Amino acid sequence: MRVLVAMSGGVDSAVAAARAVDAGHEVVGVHLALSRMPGTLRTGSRGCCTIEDSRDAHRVAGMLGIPFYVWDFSERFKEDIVDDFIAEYAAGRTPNPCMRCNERIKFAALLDRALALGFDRIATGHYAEVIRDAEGRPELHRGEDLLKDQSYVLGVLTGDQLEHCYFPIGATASKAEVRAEAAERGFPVANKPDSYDICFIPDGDTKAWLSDKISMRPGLIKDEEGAVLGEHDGAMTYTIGQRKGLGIEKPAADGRPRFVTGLDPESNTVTVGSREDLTVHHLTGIRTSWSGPAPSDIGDTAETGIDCEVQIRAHADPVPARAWLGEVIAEVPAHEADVPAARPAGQLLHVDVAEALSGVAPGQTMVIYRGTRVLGQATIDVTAKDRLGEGAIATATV
RNA sequence: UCCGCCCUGGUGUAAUGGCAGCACGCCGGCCUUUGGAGCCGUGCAGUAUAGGUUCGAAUCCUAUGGGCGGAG
Repeated sequence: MRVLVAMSGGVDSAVAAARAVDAGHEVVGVHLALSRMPGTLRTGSRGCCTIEDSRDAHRVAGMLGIPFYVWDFSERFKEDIVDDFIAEYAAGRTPNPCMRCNERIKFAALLDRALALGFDRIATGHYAEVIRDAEGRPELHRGEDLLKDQSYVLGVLTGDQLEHCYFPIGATASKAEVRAEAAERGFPVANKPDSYDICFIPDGDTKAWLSDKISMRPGLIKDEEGAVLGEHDGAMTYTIGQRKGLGIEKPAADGRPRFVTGLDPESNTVTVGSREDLTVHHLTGIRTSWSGPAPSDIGDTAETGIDCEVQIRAHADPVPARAWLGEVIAEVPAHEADVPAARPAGQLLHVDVAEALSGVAPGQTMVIYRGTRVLGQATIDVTAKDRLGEGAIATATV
């Protein structure tokens, strides 16, 4: 097969490329330039898309003897990821730009160009597996190393996209093995640190980065009863579940930490409460997508939903859940028409969970699993304290 | 003006004559392809002020300043 390997400059995609070559494929390496001003990206191996990362990827491609290109996706990246990120925060939500990038850039813009150029697959260094079912259709499964499993961030991929995905290191037992293999192959990136934080925010200070891109107005911080506890300088930079940086003078009467439990862009109010005030048992998602065909047995009531597990962060424990379909939102509701990045169209996904979830922010992604398999995902839009369904949720996992 | 009670890190408190401790906060580290969370740290930071008693004072005494309540 003709394989285009997306080489971030890290150890994982380097080994992925090497394995694709070893497997006998015709391999071309490509590094994505995502910023028009690379100097503004973070350096020191913290991200996936700095100048150094590009050079590292180039060196590895050279060692493998494969063609290597740098493709400029900075325009798409700015429109689809950075601008969306800003608009989401301005609307009081908390976006996940890495998943957005997978959805719109790596497995969309990049994939489209690869297919147009005659490639059969794009390969990446993700820890996840594509397994074919009896009919030969692709299923997305967790990576073998559950500590490094990255199936969550690939939950946005549809069956059509998975059809062309190739994850050469997904079945590797541990990251240590990948690093050891990189060292054996003499790759200079063998000991490069894992990437973390948002790649387009140079110093990792999201609040400061946002502050000159969205209008910041001082407002009040209140407790669950409405008593004023302090002030903030812009509600939109906070997120549900946040504990640090609240700047409240007095500790709570019970001496326990306080967390952001709500933020309202209209009244510009941040609400704080206890850890218990953060717990939810129901999620409503929007922009639902399926990792392949939608489950045939999913209904539109809690009783006719499917038993599954839901995961609300990249490395959170999956929680037993019941998922069912809701209405289809065709257009932006009138009352939200003037809100930036108002709720997008799509089918609602309702999820009741067997165990309380904590710190769940609208805008984040819930990924639905059954065992190791990713079923689909939705963007969290609303959360609720109590379940909607009556019955117990099956807690046995596959 | 008089009487009584009170004053300990940024905040809330513990220690009633014997090593000023705890919590929240802040800072740093770990973890992490998102936000957060979580975990770790001999990390930061305090006895309102001035005297006195005592081997030793946050603690007892005196004065001053500040706060609260009551007679006015």
